[in-house]
Amino acid sequence: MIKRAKGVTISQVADAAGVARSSVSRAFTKPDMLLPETVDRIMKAAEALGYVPNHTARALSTGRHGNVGLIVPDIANPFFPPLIQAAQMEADRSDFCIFLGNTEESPKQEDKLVGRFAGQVEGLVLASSRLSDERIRAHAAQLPLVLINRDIDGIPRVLIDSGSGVRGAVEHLAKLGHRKIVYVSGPQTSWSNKQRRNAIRSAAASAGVAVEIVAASLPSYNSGRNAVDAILSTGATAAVAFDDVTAQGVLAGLAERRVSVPGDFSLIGCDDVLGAVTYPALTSVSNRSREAGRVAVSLLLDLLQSGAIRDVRYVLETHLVVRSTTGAMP
Amino acid sequence: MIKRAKGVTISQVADAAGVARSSVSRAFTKPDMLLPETVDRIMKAAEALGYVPNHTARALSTGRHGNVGLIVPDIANPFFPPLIQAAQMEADRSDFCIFLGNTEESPKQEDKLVGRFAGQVEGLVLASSRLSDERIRAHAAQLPLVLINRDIDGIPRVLIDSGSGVRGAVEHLAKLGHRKIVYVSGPQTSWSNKQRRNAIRSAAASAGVAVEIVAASLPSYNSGRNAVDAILSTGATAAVAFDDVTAQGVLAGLAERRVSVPGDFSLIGCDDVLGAVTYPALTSVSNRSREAGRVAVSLLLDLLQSGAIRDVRYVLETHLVVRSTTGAMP
DNA sequence: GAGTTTCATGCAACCGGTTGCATGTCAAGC
DNA sequence: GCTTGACATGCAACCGGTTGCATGAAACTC
Repeated sequence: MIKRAKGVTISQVADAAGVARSSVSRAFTKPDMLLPETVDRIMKAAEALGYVPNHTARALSTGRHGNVGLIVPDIANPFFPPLIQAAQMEADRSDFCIFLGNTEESPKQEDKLVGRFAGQVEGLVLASSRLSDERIRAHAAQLPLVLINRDIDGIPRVLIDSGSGVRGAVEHLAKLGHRKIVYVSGPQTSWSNKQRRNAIRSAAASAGVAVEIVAASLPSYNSGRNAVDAILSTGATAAVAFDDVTAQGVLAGLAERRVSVPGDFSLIGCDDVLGAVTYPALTSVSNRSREAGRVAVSLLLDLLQSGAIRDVRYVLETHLVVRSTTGAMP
Repeated sequence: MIKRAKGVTISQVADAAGVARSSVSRAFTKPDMLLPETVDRIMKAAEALGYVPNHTARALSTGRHGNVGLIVPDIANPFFPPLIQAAQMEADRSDFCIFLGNTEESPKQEDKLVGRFAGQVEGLVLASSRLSDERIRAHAAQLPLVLINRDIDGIPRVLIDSGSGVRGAVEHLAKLGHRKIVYVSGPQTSWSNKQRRNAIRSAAASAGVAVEIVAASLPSYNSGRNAVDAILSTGATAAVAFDDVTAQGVLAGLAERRVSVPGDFSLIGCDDVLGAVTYPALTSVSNRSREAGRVAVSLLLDLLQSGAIRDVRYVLETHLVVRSTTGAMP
């Protein structure tokens, strides 16, 4: 059984230093209002007693608790950890703490979390929110909000434009001589999936390349692997997958069928979350989720400081990262 | 520019309902102390005004803020997201929120985070802490602490015993006829690495299998890949790697050298974080990080409720998950 | 019908800080 | 030498809840 140190309060420090409570408070928050020697005396007393300002009490009187919330649909999705990490580092720079929420892809859970967080954070970042526009607007009326990968007028947002990178991917394949490619699609309801599919179609049209869509409902290794027969039966010589995990599944499926990559077939992923850890190393579209996290938090903190809400729409372009799964048409 | 709803306070609700502030408070916290019709009237008034209890104020007077902290060394390490997710779900069940901290593997950062969190959480879970025993003990004196994968007497802890699974791995290899194996080691300072190395040595000794250690200082894809020459030069026919990521690197290195797996060489990972996404699917030792997260939080909440600190040592056994990277000795 | 119990509600202190304003001191200004 | 101003510090109200105790009315007892 370990004893717990009970809280030392500002009053005890004040008594010990022979000053008023307000002076102790000022010694910590506005030291230049006091004589240096007074500050010194207070600090010594505080040190001796092991005083630590009570965050909660401070928050109550100032209304600022130095926390921001970050809500993501699925921490286990490799897209998010870098985003979270970057958000945290950015928050840290301004001495803010991050409340993390995981919604399990459920709008209901997301709503609940927003409500729960609302009281204890100064602002919120919603990454890839699964909520309806109305719910998001409603929440935005309650507290400062910044969105990632969600495009709602009037609410500050950071968007990762995978379109630019996907266009690069198509052009890259066209240059290598491919005349027919497949897009292995992701979830029908996903904003990113729509964005990518449209970008592929338009880029392919201008490059004179034929496109066929093969659906892999869920973005997972298995659905990629299962899609391989459908992909090969189109007669295409290259594919772009909705994300890296799907691409990895396709890669495995191709290997099982002794289709050599990039010799017989070229493959490109999206999000670049696997780094170079597939074999062969996967050519992919960069995702910039790290920057999205950083920018979103920085935007939010700006917002909190200025008090005003500007209608910011911050777009992050992506590009193709060429590795070893793309080659000339066989 | 969006208008923000300014806080509705308990006093406003009290006025509206024609009762005292204390009654409003009780209507929300101890409704059976009041007449049902009074509660009703108060609730209606609260609803009409859009009153939401102020979490901070409540925390100040009760000393309970309903938050627990979780600190991990690296969110991006696939070992942790499931742990975090499970911790969050468990906290959620008791209406607690999780503060997430990421230390970037730095003890200094970890110390800082603990300090920052201390004021706003009721307790803390430290997963794979990089702090010294002394620092951990010091923090434990300040607030309730539960450790994951750190074995310190007197502090409640949840340990994942990879030893059991690793022993299973060695026995599996022995049964397949392998007479000499390699352990591709992880960070020298890691508790898990020590545990795994020792388990391999003792299991190999009892199975009559020779072991050689090849160091891969960092647990990463690249260090695994770079270790392949050293592994092959030992003449061993199988290897166990410190973790799955390292194993994945080894797998890639073997593929580059045209060593067929499992035909010519057998490989086993640890932590089972890659699921079956390598090709061939990786045989690995289960990790149970999800359970560790759940149990740690549940332990912490128990602790908070009971007030007493028991010296709990919760050990999670692991086992071998056989997939396709292990086969009979060539 | 007076005395006692029960119980819903109100009063006021408290949690631990912050902050506008008042006060007191001391030095500069005339 | 008295006024004025600058400035360090104290006083007390406030942030928005919670809670022990007091109060008073209704219900029950004899």
